Amino acid sequence: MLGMLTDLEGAVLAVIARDGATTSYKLAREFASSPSQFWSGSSGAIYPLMARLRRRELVVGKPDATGRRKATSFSITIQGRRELETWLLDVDRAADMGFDPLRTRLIFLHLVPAAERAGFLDEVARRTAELSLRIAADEDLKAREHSVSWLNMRLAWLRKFGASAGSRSG
Amino acid sequence: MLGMLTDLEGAVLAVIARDGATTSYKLAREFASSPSQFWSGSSGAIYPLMARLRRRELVVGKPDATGRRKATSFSITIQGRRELETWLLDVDRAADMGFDPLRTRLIFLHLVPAAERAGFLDEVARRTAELSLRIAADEDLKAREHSVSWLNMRLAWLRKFGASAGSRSG
DNA sequence: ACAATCATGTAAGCAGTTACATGATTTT
DNA sequence: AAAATCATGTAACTGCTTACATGATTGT
Repeated sequence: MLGMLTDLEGAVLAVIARDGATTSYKLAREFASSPSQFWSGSSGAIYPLMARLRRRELVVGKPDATGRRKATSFSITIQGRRELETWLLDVDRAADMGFDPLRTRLIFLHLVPAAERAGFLDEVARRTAELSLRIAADEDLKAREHSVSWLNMRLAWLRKFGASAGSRSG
Repeated sequence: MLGMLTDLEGAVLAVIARDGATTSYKLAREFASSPSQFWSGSSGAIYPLMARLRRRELVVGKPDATGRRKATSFSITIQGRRELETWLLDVDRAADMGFDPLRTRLIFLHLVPAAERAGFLDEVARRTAELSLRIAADEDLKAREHSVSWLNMRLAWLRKFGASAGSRSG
């Protein structure tokens, strides 16, 4: 696959396709506000990325008219839509398990004493429930439903594999 | 956090802690055999990583006696166990949602025509079921239970959010 | 006036990637 | 004899990271 999009590139293109013309700054903010640390939305990631997409002619930039400040507004091109669709429908990557920091740790968690383990799982469960509430309350968050469902699955998982079960009742 | 372990470093240390002294080559093989593309297990990743862990004195290397071939066998040190425990019990990272290539795509999947969408979801569901069988059948895979449960959740997720439901019956 | 936010980038560094390279040993 | 596997690395590259830097505009 030549010039296959990274996941960040794909996600950025998808946001532009969904919301229309956007500035790099707004994109950075949107990704930074994501509940996942995976999407840092740092300028050091976004600005070079937009320059890349522009060079590959997957987006076009023009001076922003709506905002008072000078800014470059990017829109997706036809080539961009094509590349986006290829990325979205990439079964090889979509079917992959990806990376789940909790899943990875659960595999090896028996290596730490039971007391620490229980406290750890309780705290993770607490934070997950908290995150679930935060996401459910946030009207702006587009991916609300999916995120909530994912978090509910993690909670079910924690219930099944330990958390309070492993720490107190056995 | 100074010198905080990366997830690959943590996972490598955990494998050594769990299985005892191992060579870089064996580690690379173990990670390469993982069902997730995230763990490539490429030598370009493992060998420099082991050199790093050795420099930081989290592992010690000695010539392998058991194997016929000359090889360096690495064991975890006391400092290594301490760092491993810190990594394992890192709630900030464990509570993060991480990266799920399917979740990311589902958020934007409405951007592609319904026909492609349905085919895509069916294929992902098929591969997930396949992967589930493969993992369940593999006696050697240590993380079998966790992986299977995770995959079952993904399947439930796919049932809920489309797959066959969205493609045929509506 | 001062702080916050908008907006755009650069610089150095790091942990990965793919591809290449070498040579010994074991299996067929 | 040839192929596969064991075993260890290096080289070039890429996409991110953190930190820094600049300046305009807006809100208090």
